[in-house]
Amino acid sequence: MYPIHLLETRPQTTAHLAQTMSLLNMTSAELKQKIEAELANNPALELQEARGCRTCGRLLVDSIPCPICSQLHDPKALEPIVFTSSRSDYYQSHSGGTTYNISPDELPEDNVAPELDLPSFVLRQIATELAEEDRPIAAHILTSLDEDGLLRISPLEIGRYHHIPSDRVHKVIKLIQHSEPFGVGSSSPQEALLVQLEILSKSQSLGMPGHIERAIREGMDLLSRHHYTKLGRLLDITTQEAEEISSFISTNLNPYPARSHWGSIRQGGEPIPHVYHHPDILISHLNGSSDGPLVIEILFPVRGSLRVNPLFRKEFKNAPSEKIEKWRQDLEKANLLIKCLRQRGNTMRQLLSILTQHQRDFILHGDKRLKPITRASLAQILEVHESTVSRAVSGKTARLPNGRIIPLSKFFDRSLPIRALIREIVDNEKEALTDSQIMGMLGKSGYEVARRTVAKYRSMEGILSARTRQNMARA
DNA sequence: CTATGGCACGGATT
DNA sequence: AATCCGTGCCATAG
Repeated sequence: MYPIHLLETRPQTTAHLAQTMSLLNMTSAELKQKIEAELANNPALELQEARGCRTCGRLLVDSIPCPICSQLHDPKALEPIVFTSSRSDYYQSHSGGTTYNISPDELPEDNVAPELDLPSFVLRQIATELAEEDRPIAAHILTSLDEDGLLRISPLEIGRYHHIPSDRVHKVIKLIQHSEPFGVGSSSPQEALLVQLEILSKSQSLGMPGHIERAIREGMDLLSRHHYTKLGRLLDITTQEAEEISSFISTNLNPYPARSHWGSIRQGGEPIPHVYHHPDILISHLNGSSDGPLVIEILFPVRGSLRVNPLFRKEFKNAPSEKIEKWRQDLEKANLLIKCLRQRGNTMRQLLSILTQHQRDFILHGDKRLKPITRASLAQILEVHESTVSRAVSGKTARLPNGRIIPLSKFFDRSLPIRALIREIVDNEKEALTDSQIMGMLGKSGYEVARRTVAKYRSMEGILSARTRQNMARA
């Protein structure tokens, strides 16, 4: 078990508290901005170089066994990675503080491993298939991805830079496109969709609307503008078929690979457009086995590990007297930030460790298996104030092993399993059931809820009333 | 007359 | 202190 509190026992200053709280509140995207800003105007802060593991592509600072690839990551054996853009790293070095004493054999049931970002996430997947000499190319491509996970520069350019033919670049791109998030590294949303479609058609024989590939190839602009009638005419299919294609795409594919989808949220039957964005936490299976331990990765938005610049510390000793006060402040601020960041990481780790153990069934088997829990009770288990849990949860999102991105607050939604059950009941009903009848069935499954509540959940799920369902069935 | 949705209240949760 | 959520009551659509 991780220690609940840091070794630190001396009283915390108010500044410390204030900063810890605000950092905890931030999503990794916000954190990224914050850190970059601090880095830019505080000379005492430094970003330590990150290195990558040959086997799994992870970027490491400390020499510890990697919970993902089970290799011992010896820094000397690692190659420096040539990333130029500042993204994130894996292991914050906890100099003098906590280290992770996990050997591969004794991984805890649900193990929390820290931070990773898109480039390293992809690199890790392709590492084994990637030829040694192609590594710089992959690194080049991955660091050139834009916010959406698309590659906006041409392969030719990359080829010219590395003095290699562009079809070798294409080979690497193809490899990247076929790793998760699928389609990453494509040159356009269109290409991304095509790649995903291809992957999907291989893995599932699930019913796909016809002409979908042609729709993407030929009618991309109509598709994105929702002109279904025109699209239908172009492809010589009915408007309804065109709409089916569109809905299939929005539920199963993602034109911007780096922003995975939340799934469509519906309220009162009104479909709200999809919201895409980056998750803050990744939950995945260890070695891909679906009943093994879960690995939780907390994204840290900056590559490398943050530390006080040793040179700055040295120079500080003979600082010119007019600068000394300023420098002292910088140094203090840097130390504070690092300490607070570490604490944020600790809190998140502890929280997620408990939370994922508790909600393991939900993570693996979906909404129906969610075990209701409140933030308050979690706070009690962790022995922290409830507002701490609140801050840690608010605004954050997690990517589940099945690829879905959900807000962390969903873990606390006590209505979720009931709603899932209602959906199931309605899906399997022979005749349209009224809310009261559904209420009765829920009661038999152990959920005592009022009739009015059933109505509310039903509309949250976007299910029409019994009457309307009946009429729909007739028509 | 029945099933459903709107509004609002009060207790729980954050 | 502010917000969320389940529920009861009542009007109304079917």
